[in-house]
Amino acid sequence: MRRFGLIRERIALLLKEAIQRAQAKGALPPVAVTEVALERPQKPEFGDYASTIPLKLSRAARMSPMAIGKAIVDEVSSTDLIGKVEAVPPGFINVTLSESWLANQVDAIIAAGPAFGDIALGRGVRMQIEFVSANPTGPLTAASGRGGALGDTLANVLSAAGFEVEREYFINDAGSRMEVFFQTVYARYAQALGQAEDVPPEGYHGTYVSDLAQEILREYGDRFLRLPRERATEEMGRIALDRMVGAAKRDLADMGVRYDCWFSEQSLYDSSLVKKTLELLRSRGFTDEREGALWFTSSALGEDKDNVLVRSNGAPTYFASDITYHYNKFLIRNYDQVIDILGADHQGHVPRMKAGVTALGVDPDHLTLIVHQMITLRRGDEIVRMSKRTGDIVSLREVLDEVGPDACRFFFLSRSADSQMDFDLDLAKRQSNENPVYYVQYAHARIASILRYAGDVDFMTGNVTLLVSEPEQTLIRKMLQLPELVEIAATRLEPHHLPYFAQDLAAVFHSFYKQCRVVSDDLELTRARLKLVEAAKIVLAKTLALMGVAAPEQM
RNA sequence: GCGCCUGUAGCUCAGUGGAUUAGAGCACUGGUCUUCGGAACCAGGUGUCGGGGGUUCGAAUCCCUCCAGGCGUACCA
Repeated sequence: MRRFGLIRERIALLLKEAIQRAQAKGALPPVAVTEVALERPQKPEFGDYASTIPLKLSRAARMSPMAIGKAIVDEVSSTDLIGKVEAVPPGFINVTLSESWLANQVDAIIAAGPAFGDIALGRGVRMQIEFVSANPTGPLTAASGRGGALGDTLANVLSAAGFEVEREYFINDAGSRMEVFFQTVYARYAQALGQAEDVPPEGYHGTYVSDLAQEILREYGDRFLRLPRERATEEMGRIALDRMVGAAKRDLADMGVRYDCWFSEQSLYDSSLVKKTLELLRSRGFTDEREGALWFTSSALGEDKDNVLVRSNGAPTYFASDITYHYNKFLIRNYDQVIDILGADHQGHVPRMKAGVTALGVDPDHLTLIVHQMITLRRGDEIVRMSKRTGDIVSLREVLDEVGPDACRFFFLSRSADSQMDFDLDLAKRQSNENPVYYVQYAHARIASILRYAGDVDFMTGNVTLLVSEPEQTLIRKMLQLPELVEIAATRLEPHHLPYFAQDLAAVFHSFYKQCRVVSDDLELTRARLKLVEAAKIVLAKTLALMGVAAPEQM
C-alpha cells in the first residue's frame, strides 16, 4: 500500500535545512534548533503553513524575529512544492504551496485511490483496542453506542495510520452480576408458569427479561421447572446469555461496528489463568490478606487505595478478571499497545488498571484508557434514565431504528470523548433532514451523479494543470488535509475531528460545484474537472469510510 | 471531603501558546435562480471564551484559586 510523506514534514525539513545553511554562513548564530513546528494559519492570505520559529529563536539568538525570519527565508531552496515563502511581522514564516504542485496532486490522489489518507505512522506496531464490553445482562444502551462509534472509528483511523489493529469485545460472562441475571431470568420464567417467584433485590427489572423468559418458555416448554433449581438457573441462564450476546452483536453490526474477537471472561477461569495471575501478583509481593479477603496493594504503586481481588466469600472480583485479561493481552498475546475505552461511570477503574499492569511487570505507558463522558438522553424536555437494573432503558437498537446508523454514528462522533453529550431523541428524529450527515452524503451523491452524467467521457487523460482557479485550488487544498487529519486523530486518539473535516470538505465541494461548470463544451477543461471530481469522490468516500458512514451513490 | 471531566454565540459544539475583527452547524433574515442533483450557493451578528489572580513578548489554550454541572470515590461492574 502506498503511503504519502506528509506535506508538513517536507516543509519542516526545508525550513530546517535553511536554518542550518543560514547558520553555516553566519547569517544566524549557532543556537540549537530542536524541531520546526508548523501550524495551519487561520486565514488563506497567510499561506498554507506557518512557522513561529523566528519568534521562538529570537531570545537565544539575540536577534529580532523579523531578521531571523528573513535570514531563514533567504536560504529556503526552491522546489516544485513551494510557491511562496515569506517572513512577515511580528516573526512568522508563511509558506504557500505552488499552484502547479497543488494541481498535480489530483493525479496523485486518483493514483492512490482508497489508500489516499493512509500514513506510515504506526509502522506495524501491534495494537489492540477494546471497547463497549458492556455487561450482557441486558440490551446495549444508547450509551454503548457512543463507545462503539468511538472505538470502531478510532480503530479505522489507527489502521489508516499504519498500526496493526485488532478490535475486541470483552464478554463479562462470569461473576456476581451474571449470577443475579441468571436468577432474574429464572424468576421471570417461573412467574410465567404461575409460580410465586421474586426477582432478586439487585436483579434486573426490565421487561426484556420477561420477554426473554417467554421466549425460552415457548421454545423449551416447562422442562426447566422440573430440573433442580440450581441446574435450571444455570442452563437457562446460559441460553439467556447467548441471546443477549447475540443481540449485542447484531446491534453493533447494524451500526457498522466490527470486531475481530469476542473474548469470554469465563474462559480466563476455565483456563486457570486467573489463578495463575493472582499467584504472580502474590509472588511479586503485590497482595495482602486482610479480613479474609485478598487485596491488591495498589497503594504501594501510588494509587490512593487498595483493591479487593478475592472477596472473603472466596469469589474473585471483576478487577481480578480484568487484571488477568490484561495479563492475557500483554504477556500471552503480546500486543505492543493496548487501548481500553470506558464510560465515565468506570473511571475509577483507570488508576487501578494502570497499577495492575505495572504489577504484572508491563510498562503502564503501553496501556491507554480512554474515558468517554456520559450521554444524557432526552425526549424533548424529559430526561431519560438508562439503567439495566431499573429497566428504564433506551436501547441502542431503539436509537438505531429511530435515527439510523449513519446519523447515529456521525452524531456520536461529533463530540470529543471528554464532553458530555446531550442526545435528544425527538430532535434527532425530527431534524434528520437537517443533520450534517445528510449534507456530507449529499455531496458524495452529487459527485456520483456528475460522473454518471459525464457518461463515457474518458477523463483519465485530463490535464490537471488546468485546475488553477480559486475554487479548484481551494478544493484541492482541502482534500490534501486528510493525511494530516489522520495523523492528528491517530496520535491524539481523537476521532471527533473527522466529522468536522467531512463537513468542510463537502462545503468546499458544493462551493466549487456552484462556481465551476464541470461538464461543458470545453472538452479539455471538462476532462480536467472530471478528474478533480473523481478525486473529491475518493477523499470524501475515504473520510466517510473512516467514520463508518455510508457514501451513497444516490439518495 | 478527595479524584477525573466539563463550562466558548439563542441552541449543539470545534478550537495542537501566536497574526488588530475567537470559529462551525442549527435556528433567524435577505438574496442567488436552479441546462452537471436547490438536501445547494452567497451575504447578514451577536460573545465579560464561568469569575478572579498569575506565568509569557503573546493565554480560550499553561499554573493557582473560587463558582457551577456531570461522573467516580464498595469485599458492584
